[in-house]
Amino acid sequence: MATAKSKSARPRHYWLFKSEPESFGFAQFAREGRTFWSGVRNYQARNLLRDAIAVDDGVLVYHSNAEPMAIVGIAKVVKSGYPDHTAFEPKCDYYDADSDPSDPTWFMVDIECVGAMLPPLTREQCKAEPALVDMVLLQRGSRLSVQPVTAEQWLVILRLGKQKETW
DNA sequence: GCCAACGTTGGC
DNA sequence: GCCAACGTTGGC
Repeated sequence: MATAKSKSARPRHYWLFKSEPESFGFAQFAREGRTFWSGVRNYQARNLLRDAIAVDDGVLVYHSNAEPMAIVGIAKVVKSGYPDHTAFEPKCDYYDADSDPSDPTWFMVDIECVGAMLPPLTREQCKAEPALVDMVLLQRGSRLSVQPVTAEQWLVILRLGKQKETW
């Protein structure tokens, strides 16, 4: 009898999450080990969080508005999309009065820290790498805070950052 | 449904 | 600090 094993698993997908170190930096994430990635208030990013990002996917953590701007760490998804409760908390910066708890507008995922990118792989280094010219991150005017990374880009980035595939 | 005005993001 | 690019809002 066929077992679940014979089903082809969904291939791992890869993502890049932006954060501003002033509000939630990688250091804090690494200390805590795991976090819920809340506060995304953009529909395109929301759709990825809700529909596309799955457990065990790989995540690059990127610092924007930082010196230097860089990919600073690697994480993996440990819980797929579920309602972002910070939208329901009036005192929270990310409160959204229009998000109804019975039909939430905003979603988040949980990620676990895999390791720091040491040293960080800077935006400049990424721009200098021909294999990364198509990265969403590097496109003119790109503002998406949760964005897809191809498997090829992921491998190039880990190689440039002297990281191993660690899981 | 159009689109001008506005607020935000985020690199530079 | 500047400002281009973008997403959202709201009048019509």
